Amino acid sequence: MTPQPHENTTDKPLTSVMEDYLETIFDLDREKKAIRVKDIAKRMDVKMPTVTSMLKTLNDRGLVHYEKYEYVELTKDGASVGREMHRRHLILRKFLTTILNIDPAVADDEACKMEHALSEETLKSLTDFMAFIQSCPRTGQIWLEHFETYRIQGHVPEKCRDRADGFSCGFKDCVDPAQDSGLINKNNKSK
Amino acid sequence: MTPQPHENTTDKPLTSVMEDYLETIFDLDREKKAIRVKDIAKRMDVKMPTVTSMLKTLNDRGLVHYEKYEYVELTKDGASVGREMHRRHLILRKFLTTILNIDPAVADDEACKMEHALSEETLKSLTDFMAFIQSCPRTGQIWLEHFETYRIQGHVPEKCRDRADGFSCGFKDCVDPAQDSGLINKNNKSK
DNA sequence: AAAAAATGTTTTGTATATCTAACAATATGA
DNA sequence: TCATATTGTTAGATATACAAAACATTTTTT
Repeated sequence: MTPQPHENTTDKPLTSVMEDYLETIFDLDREKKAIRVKDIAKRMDVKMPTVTSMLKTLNDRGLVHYEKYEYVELTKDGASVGREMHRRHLILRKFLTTILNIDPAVADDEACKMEHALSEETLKSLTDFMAFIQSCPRTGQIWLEHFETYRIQGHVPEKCRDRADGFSCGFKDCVDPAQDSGLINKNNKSK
Repeated sequence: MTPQPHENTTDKPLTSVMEDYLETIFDLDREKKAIRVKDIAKRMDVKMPTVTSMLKTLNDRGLVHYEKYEYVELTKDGASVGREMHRRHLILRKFLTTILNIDPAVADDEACKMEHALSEETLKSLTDFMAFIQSCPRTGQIWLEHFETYRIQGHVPEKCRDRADGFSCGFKDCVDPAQDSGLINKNNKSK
């Protein structure tokens, strides 16, 4: 059978710009009843024609439902990409703000760029690391060995038990996209 | 006075692709007596015409000396950008491999993408963090407060003294571009 | 319901970064 | 040295992501 007119749920990988649009639309979806071209343009810091053009592309690739002059909706696939980018954003933002103590607006900006750069494995390792930090006392090499043990075995060594203290919430809870936690800089793009 | 024919040491910011080329040329410069278009193409995983074209751009922007069929040389400005990208690469690679225990080839790949995303401030915070890890015992919130103290005061709290152990070299030494430390994956680009 | 304002689209153009195919120069080696 | 192989360049094409200007639709206001 020959290709259908709009069967372009293309297998080509998404560009990082497309991922950014999907994340923005995903975020707007949770904030507004209807998503407008103007809102996307503002959040992404681009002009409206750029958005229109991208929406056509995303529509052709089966990531959004878009008909001209009508509101935008994510498809299942599009929402899944948007949610994943949102999740990555929260993890990286958490690391930057909580561990490195970076200003939240800067952290949002840099998280937004990094979220396309890291593999799922690295993200996993980073979240494990953040979780470990709150649950295990340590020093030098021995501590990194404990971190390794934790990652392999899924729990801290016996020595470390009953030592967690002083955190208002676990890192893993904080990066769960299910409960959103108000980003400061909503822009997906640096100036 | 009117603009000169080639005075394009443009003030526009460099693209991250340009930064990648400069880093690659900087690296090749330390490895080979002469830098060839073919070498750059191989390292960047692009075709030779792409390199030729980029070299023209970089030449016009005063970042390399390039005349057709002749060897490539970095200008002072170009070398300074290349060295900076190299430095960033080493810092990020160190974090990924030493702290997160990421496979070195993957770490090179991801460091290469991240090096364009982070501000100098964030990089500084990250290196401070790595240095702190080797020099201070800690647990939970108190430990992060110690990290903060360290960043502000430039040294660890008294309690932490005489506790550093088991590292073959300090992080700060390891990310000094002056002494290179053999990257595994020399490619500047992911496949 | 008109007029005015806001929003969205089309058209056309630009910049960047890449490629292939064809051609040109340089280097090698018989 | 000259034929061949290697390396490098030019020309022309493509894809992506953006913008400005002009035009179209929808919404709001009077």
